This record gives sequence, C-alpha cells and structure tokens, in this order.
Amino acid sequence: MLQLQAIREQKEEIINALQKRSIDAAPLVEKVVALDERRRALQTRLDATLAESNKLSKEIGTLYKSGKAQEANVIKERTSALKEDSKTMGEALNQTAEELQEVLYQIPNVPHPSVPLGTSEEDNEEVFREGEIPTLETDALPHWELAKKYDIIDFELGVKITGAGFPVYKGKGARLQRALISYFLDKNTEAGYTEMQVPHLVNEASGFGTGQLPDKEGQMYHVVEEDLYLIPTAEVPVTNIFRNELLNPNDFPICYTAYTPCFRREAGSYGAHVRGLNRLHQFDKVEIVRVEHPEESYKALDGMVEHVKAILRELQLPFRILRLCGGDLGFTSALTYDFEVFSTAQERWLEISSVSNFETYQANRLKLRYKDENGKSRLAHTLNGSSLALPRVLAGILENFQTPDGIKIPEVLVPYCGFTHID
RNA sequence: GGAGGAAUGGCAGAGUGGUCGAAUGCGGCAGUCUUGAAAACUGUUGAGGGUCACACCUCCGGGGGUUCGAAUCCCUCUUCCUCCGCCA
Repeated sequence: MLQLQAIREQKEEIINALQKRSIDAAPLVEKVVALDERRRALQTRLDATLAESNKLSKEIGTLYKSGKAQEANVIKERTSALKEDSKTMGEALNQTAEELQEVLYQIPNVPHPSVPLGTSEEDNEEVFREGEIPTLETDALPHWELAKKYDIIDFELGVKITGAGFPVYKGKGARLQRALISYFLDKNTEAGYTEMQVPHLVNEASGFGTGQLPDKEGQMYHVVEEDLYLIPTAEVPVTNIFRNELLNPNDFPICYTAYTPCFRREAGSYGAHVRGLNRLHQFDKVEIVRVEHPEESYKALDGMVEHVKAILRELQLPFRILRLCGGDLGFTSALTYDFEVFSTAQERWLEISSVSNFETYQANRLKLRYKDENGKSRLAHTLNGSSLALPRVLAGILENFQTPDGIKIPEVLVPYCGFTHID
C-alpha cells in the first residue's frame, strides 16, 4: 500500500500518476486525507486525556508511599471520568484507523514514469526482441498435439485424478520438466541468488503482505479448515520471509530463488488460447526475489531483465520484452516487464516471465524496513520475476524445435535431460 | 492425542503491581589507537504515532479483564519448547 506520508505530501502527483492506470483515484485519495486528519485529531485528544490520567496515577502512587491514603483517595475519584473518556475516544480512533486502512488498500501502486498510458495489453510497449522465428513445415503441430503424439503430457489423466488444468507429465516429458527446474535454479544460483525451499501453503498474513489478499482472494485456493492458501507464486512465501524485518543497509542486495508449484483458480474462459499448457490451475515455476535499497532497485530490475534474457538466449527461444502499460500493470507493481516467447505453431506470443519492481508498496504492507545511514528506519524495495514459468517454456520448446524426426532438445538442457530428442 | 513449561528491544537474556521503555551481553553506528585492518578502549543505539522542534501518547506474542496504576495478577486465543503416545 502507499505510504500515508507520500499521500499527504504529494497528493496531486499521485492522483495524476494513477491516471495512467485509467482510474480516477481522486475520491479515494481525498478520503484517505480526510480520514488521516480525523485520525490524528482523535489521537491528539486521546493522548492528552491519557497523559492527564497517567499523571494522576503517579501522584496516587507517591501519596500512598508517603502514607497519605486519604489524599490519594480524593484523586482516585477524579480518574473515573478520564477513564470513560479515553475508552470512547479509543474506540472512535480505532474505527477511524480501520476505515483509513481499508481505503488505503484500495489504491494501487503508483506507476513508474516510464510506464506507458494505456487500458489493455494492446497498449504495452515492446522494448526488445531477439531470436529468429523458425519456419516450420506446413504440418507443424501445436504443443498439445505434440504432447499426445509423443505421449509426454496427459491432460485427460489429470482430469481423472483432479480436474481440468492439472496435467500429468510422463516419461521424457516429466524428465524435461525436471531438467528445466534444475537448469533454471543452477543459472540463478550462478548469478548470485540463494536457493530456498519454502512452504506451498501460506497463512492470511502472508497473502496480505504481498498483496494477494484481500484484493485477489478469488485467485487463490483456500484451505478453509486451517485457513491457509495455496501459493499462486513463490513470490508470496519468499517475500514474506522478510515480513516484520528490520535490515541493515549492508544486508543488501538480498537475492533469493525458489522453485515451487503454483496454484491458480482463475476460473476463466475455455477455448483455443487456453488449450494445452497455455493456462493451468497447477504449474511449476522458478522465481527470483530481491530486496533492495531504494536507490538500487531499478538497477536491480535491469539486472533481473538481463538475467532472464540470458536464459532465453541459451534456450534459443525467440522472445520479446514488453513494458506493461498502466492498464495492464499489476495492482501492486510500479513497473513490470513481461517476457513472451513466440509459439510458432500457435502463431502467438506466450507470456513466460514477468519481472516487477514493487518499490515500497509491498514493503509497507510487510513492514519490511532497513536502517538508513542516519539510523532512521525506511521501507525497502521488493522485486521479483519468473525465471521461468515452466509450461509455456515447454510449449515453446515443443513447438519451435519440432522436426519430422521428433523434438530436438536445446543443447543446454541435454546434460540435465540425458537425451537429445523426444521421439 | 495426554502432561508440563515458555513467549520481553536487530539477537541473546534479566525483570513478578508504582520514575521500567525496560538491567546486562552480543550486534549496529561514531570516535581513540593503527600506514590500513583486526583487537582493545570510549561514547552512542528499541519500534510506531505526534510536533517546525520539544512536550506528549502507544507498544514486553494477539485479544479481553482486574486496578488509581500491569511486562508483572486473571481469562482466552495463537505459537514455540520438553516428556509420553501415535506416525512418516
């Protein structure tokens, strides 16, 4: 969530910047300002009352000690009115503070100046493109047919066991999946990210910390019995490692990587564009997460983009990078780059990575701070990105590397797979 | 599942009704010494709100209660530890 102080000091700038998301934040921002003022007024009054009653209590203490019980009893009688006052004021204060929080949660992050104006994915800005799109035979198949032909992914079996969107990977398909995970983790470790294994279920506070709750509650699977949520991305458990932490400046940069399955309800539409591996309820992903000093975070974001680029280059997949426009930008993000791989057989781009800087938006919810040079605590910046989401990488490999003799495995993966072709 | 114990500042750990926001150690920061570093020594150092700055207020796992006054007493929830049972 946004920082109150920022809203107080740069109200107009924030409202203007949020127009990039095609929303009029003015009513919400004004409401925040009004509630904040009311909260502070109540606080001041309550503080004065409490100060008075604290003072009296101390007097009573000293009077008792010096044996003047009678005088003490006289003062005692004066405290009851103060007590009642502070109780009612405290209740009003709590209620106002709660209202204030609720309005604050409804305001999305302020987009970075470089974020283009726009309302949908049409308006995203392509900033980079690399790799040649292969010319396939006329009988080139989409990945779901290749998966069937070579018997490496069984979608129907997943339906039997669980339901739609939970595929079963078989034989070389399963092996390739495992190879990709190992390869990604190795690349990330090489680049200085520390590998972590984290829980796949998180509590409410964690979902809240990274912004999945309460805004997008419908997207996560909820285990009602224990009130836990299946993670939609490793971002949630990994970033929440730092919830309620106060760091030293020399702790930066913090770079973590984690492989986890990801679970998403996304009760979306059916059709060609969600066929096969394009959209699933459960999929695997390797994530990178960074916690940075505010002055370093955009340099870190660039570094993450270069890192993902290098991986795609090694995999020899044709890809492009988009800078998301305001309308497509996630609620909590200030700047996001999406990576898309070209799916030759489907003749469209598939998102395989999303790299974002959240600035202080998550840190404010997480209470993730560091001590600055002057010993004051300030909010850190959080970032994360996929490196990478497995299903669409797999789809890209299957489709782009298909030959009449089978699927050719990208060279970097051969040591991990133990085979050169799927046939 | 049964029986006990515990939760305090960045960390460790004292404190069992009245200047306790809290001893002490470690860590952090600043300085002395040193060519530099380490060590040693000296000083400093909890978080949040509020204020131009003070004052002042809140916070000792969460919530509620007793009391003029609670880290300290009571209730409740959560978490952790030890022992027993069960299980991987």
